[in-house]
Amino acid sequence: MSMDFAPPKYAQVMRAIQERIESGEYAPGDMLPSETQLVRELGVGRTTVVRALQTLAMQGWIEREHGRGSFVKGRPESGADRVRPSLTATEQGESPESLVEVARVSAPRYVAKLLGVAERTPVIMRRRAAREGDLPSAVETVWIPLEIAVGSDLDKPEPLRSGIRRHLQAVKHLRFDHITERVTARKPTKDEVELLGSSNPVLGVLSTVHDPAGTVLLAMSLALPGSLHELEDVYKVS
Amino acid sequence: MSMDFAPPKYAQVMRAIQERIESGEYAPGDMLPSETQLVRELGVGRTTVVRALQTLAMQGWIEREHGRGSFVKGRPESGADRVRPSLTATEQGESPESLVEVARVSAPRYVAKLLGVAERTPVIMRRRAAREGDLPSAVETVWIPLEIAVGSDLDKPEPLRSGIRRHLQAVKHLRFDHITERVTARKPTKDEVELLGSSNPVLGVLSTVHDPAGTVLLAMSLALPGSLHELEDVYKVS
DNA sequence: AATGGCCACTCGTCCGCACAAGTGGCCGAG
DNA sequence: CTCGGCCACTTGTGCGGACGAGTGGCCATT
Repeated sequence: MSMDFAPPKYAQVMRAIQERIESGEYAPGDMLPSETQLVRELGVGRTTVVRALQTLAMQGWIEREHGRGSFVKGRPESGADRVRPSLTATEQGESPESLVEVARVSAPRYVAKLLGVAERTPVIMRRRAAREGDLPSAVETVWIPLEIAVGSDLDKPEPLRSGIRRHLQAVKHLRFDHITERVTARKPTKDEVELLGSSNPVLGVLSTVHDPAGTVLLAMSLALPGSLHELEDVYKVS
Repeated sequence: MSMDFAPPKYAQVMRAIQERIESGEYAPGDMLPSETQLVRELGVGRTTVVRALQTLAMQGWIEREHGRGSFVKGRPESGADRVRPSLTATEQGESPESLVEVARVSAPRYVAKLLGVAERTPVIMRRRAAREGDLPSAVETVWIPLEIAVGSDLDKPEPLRSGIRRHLQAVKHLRFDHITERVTARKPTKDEVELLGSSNPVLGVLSTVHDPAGTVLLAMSLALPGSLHELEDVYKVS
């Protein structure tokens, strides 16, 4: 009784072609074998070959031209290699040295706006100074509504070794769904200058973390010194 | 002799289902009619229905569960609402007032690196000061390799009314495929201070524009005053 | 030499059919 | 009542065939 699963044939065909592209056997610009040739070569039906080719085209590996053939484009860029500073911040663990402050404060206007609550509503604030080697590399401030923080230890000055995301998932069963992020350039605040040891311009990132229903779970403010951080992004042009 | 084109049937099936989802006839969570029911109802083959449903699933409209059925998820979020400053810059037209300078210069190190040429290679530089109303809102500098610029009028100090992208497409048949972009925070250069009328921190955007083969067509450097610009982004969390 | 038609080749779409495999309810044996 | 098997339903995958339509080269006619 063998428990071996064979992936579907169309996926095998896709893999075969992807490997030939990555190995350089099929170079960008080359024409692929025609559908009927692949049918003969691989011993599958045309339906299967067509499905594989169309999926590859949708994923950006190849381009298909009616009446001419299918042509290699290369390994598609995922666009997922984009830097997402807010997500990183929620996943990084806190250490005793990096955790700067945990406090219950009344929400400043911009935080209240992000959280969708009234100004001066009490919230929990956690601030952390990330380090790269010896040097301070970023200041991350998280603001948590009381409803979310209650019973989660987030109001206690103990470092969260596993990061906020895992912590909220484990303790309160909250799932992160998406993050909205706004990046600008600004001067660091006085607090940030102290922690960073420099008053050079910073990338200011304001973000909110949402659950699947769209409810705001957290707000965040990051200060990333421009001399240390670059946000890279690759995108297709229509 | 009628010239009417009918879209392919699988696309018609997709449209029909999308409309029913948007009208609320099929609400999120609902089970769609089974494949065989849709076959009867719409008078097409199962192949067609399956292709439509699988494409809808790939686009995030529905979810399919083996042995259970297909279920409505709702209109998918595009994620394409992200701000792409470099793309905007290549599409914006130049006006006589905004165009600051066009010159043939030897490429500074960082530009040579972006373009993949030797330092001090001659290149064309075009600089533009974008305005929002009366106020200067950004400085955009484009660097064009001579091979690309030759015979394109890009080296002439005439404003490109239609933007660089359209111009290169029309005159030299060059197609933009993707853009890579690196954003950081920095102080504006002296030139930029003059044009912007302020020395507040700017978002510094360095980008390269590529054709489908990956060749670099242009390099760009943007200075976006932090007080005026925010780069917004929304992303899913795995 | 230029032109237009033919033809072989390509991909695009669609059909009907078949069988595998997952799910859940019904029902009879225990 | 409980459990296990059966069955009807679902989607997943695969085949072969058919016709349409776009492309480009060959070739005879002009």
